[in-house]
Amino acid sequence: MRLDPVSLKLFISVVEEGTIAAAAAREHIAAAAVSRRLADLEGVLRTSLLNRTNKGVEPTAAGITLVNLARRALHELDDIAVQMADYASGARGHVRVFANISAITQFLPGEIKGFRERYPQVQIHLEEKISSVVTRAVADNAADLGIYTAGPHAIELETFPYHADRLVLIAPKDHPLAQRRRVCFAETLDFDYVGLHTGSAINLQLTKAASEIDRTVRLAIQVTSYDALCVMVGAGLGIGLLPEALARLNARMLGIRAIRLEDAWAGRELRICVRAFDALPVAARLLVNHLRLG
Amino acid sequence: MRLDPVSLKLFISVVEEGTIAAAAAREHIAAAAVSRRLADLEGVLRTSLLNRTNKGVEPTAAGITLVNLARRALHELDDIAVQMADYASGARGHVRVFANISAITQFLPGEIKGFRERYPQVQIHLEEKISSVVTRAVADNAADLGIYTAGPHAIELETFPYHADRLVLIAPKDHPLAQRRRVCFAETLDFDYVGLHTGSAINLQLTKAASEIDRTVRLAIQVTSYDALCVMVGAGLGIGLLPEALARLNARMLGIRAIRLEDAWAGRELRICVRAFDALPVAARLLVNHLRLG
DNA sequence: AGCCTGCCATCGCGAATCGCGATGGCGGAG
DNA sequence: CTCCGCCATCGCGATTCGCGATGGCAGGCT
Repeated sequence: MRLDPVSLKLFISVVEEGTIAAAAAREHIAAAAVSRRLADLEGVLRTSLLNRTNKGVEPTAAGITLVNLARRALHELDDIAVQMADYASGARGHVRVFANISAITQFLPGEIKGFRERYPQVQIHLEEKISSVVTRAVADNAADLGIYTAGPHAIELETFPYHADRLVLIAPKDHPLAQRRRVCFAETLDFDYVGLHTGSAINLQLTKAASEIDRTVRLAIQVTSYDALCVMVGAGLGIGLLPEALARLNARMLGIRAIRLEDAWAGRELRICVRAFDALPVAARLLVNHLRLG
Repeated sequence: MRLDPVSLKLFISVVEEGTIAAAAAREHIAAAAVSRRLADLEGVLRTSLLNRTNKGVEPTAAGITLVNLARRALHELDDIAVQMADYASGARGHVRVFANISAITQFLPGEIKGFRERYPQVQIHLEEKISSVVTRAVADNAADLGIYTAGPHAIELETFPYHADRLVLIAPKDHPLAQRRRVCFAETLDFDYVGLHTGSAINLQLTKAASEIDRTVRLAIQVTSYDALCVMVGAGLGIGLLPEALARLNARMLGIRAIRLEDAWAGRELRICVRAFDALPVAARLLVNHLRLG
C-alpha cells in the first residue's frame, strides 16, 4: 500500500505546529480527522512517529526522519503539477532539425506533417544544410537531430537508417545523352558537367567516382542549390547528378531528361543522426522514432 | 489538490502495457476503474495524456513527460517505506561522541540518560579523549560531535556552549597548603606538582599560567588520567589541578583536600563542536540540541 | 454487407473511506 | 477542586471507489 500524500502533508504540519489542533486549524480539517490519519500512518509504517502529551506532540526520531523524506516526496509530486502546467497551457516541446536537401525535398515534408498531427504540442525548427554541416551541428549540439547522406564522416554519432534514394543523370532535352534510357558514369565524363558546391555529398560522390576510374570531371560551373542545378542544366550548360525524386519533379517544368545511372554507387542511403538517443528530450525522441517508422 | 499516487501508478502501467485492459489485468483492478482514474487525472492536470484508439492507447507528449515525472515521485514515496522500515524493525539512529574526561565525569551521564529515555531508538557511542583529540576527530569525521574544553584550537568547527566548570587545587591532607581555603596560583609554584600528560587541556593551562608570570612548574610526575592524578596526590607526590566536581568526588576517598584557586583562568568553559550542524544525521542533531538544553 | 472481436467510456450500485461533532480521559494551572 | 486545552475514540452521514453491465467504435474476417 502506497503512502498517502494527504496524510504526509498533515503529518508535516503537525510537526511544524507542535499540536494536532493547530495543524488541523491550518489545514482546515477537524482535529479528529488529523488524529485518525496520523494513527493510520503509524499503522502503515509500523512505528511510532509522535510522542503525544496534553501539551501537544513531539516527533520521535522516526518522525523526524519521515518529515524530511515526506518533504522530498511531496515536492516531487508538486513538481509534477508545475511541469505539467506547460502542457495544460499549450506550451510545446521543441526540436531542432538539420537536414540535407535530399531529405527535405523528398521525405521530410510528409513525415513531419504526420508527426505534427500526432503531436501538435511539439514544435520543429528545420534548417537545410549539406551533410557535413548537418553531422557537425549535431555533434556540436546546435541541432537535436540531423538527416544526412551516409558517407565517410569522422564524427562519432548515433545513427539510424532513414531512407534510400538514387542519383540519376540529368541532361538538357537536346543533349546527346538525353535519348538514352540508361548510361554508365564513365560515358558521361566526355561531356561538361554542372556541379554542386564543394562539400556537398553529390559533389564528393562525383569527384570520387571519377577518380576511381582515373578520369576527371569537366565542371562548366558550380552552383549551390538543386534548383540552380536544374535551371543550369535546362539552359544547356552541361549535365548533372540529382536525386531521382527531385529530377522527376523538375523534369517537365525545366525541360530536362532524367537518365538512369547504372553504377552501383548511384544508390545512396540517408541516415538520421543524434548525439545520444537516450539523452534527447522526449519530443526529439518521439520525432526520431516517427521518422524511423516513416 | 495533490496528485494521487495510485492513479499515477496505474497511468505508468497503462503506458507500459499499451492498453488499459492489460494494465488493469496487471494491477488486478477493473478496466472501468482505470479508465475513470485516467480521466480524472487528465482533468486535474488539464491536459490530454493518452490518445485512445480501438487498439489501445498511446501517450501524448504530455503523457510521456508525466510517466518520467511520476516514476521519480513514486520512487520517493517507495523510498519512504524502505527507509522507515528500519524504525519499524527497531533499528536505531547512531551517534558517535568524543568527549573529554571533564564532560564525561561531570555532566554527560545524566544528560545522556535523559536523552536515551526520550529517544530510545538512538544509539550513542561515547569515547573519552583529550580536548585536542576530540576536536581533531570531529574535523576528521571520526566523530559526529565532540565535547571539549574551550581553548585555542586551529580547527574550524561549529561550536555551541555546553557547561562551565572550575579548576581547583588538590593537595594531600598533610600538605602545607591543605589547610588553606583559597590560594593564588603563584604560591603553588613553590611546591612539586603532579601533572597530566602533554596535550591535555589542564596541562596546557598549567604551563601557560606559569609562563605568564615568568615561573616554571616543578613536575614531580606526569600521569594520563584524573584517577591516577588523584591517587598520586593522595600519596604525597605533589599537588595538582582538577575540575571541582571531580575533586569533591574523590576528596574523601583518597585523602586529599580541594582548595579554591583565586585566579580568573581557573574558570573554564566546555563546548560542543560539530563539523556542520545542518549536515548531521537527524539523531546527532537531536543529541546536540538535548545537550545544549541540559 | 454483416458479423465478430477487442478496445475504451459511461452508468448505477453497493462497499469502503473520510470528515465531522460529540464525548471522554488526562494533566497542568489557578 | 475546578477549569482549560490537548489528544483519542466513536457513530453518523457524505463522498469516493471498484465492480458488472452496457454501449459505441473500428478493424478483421467471412
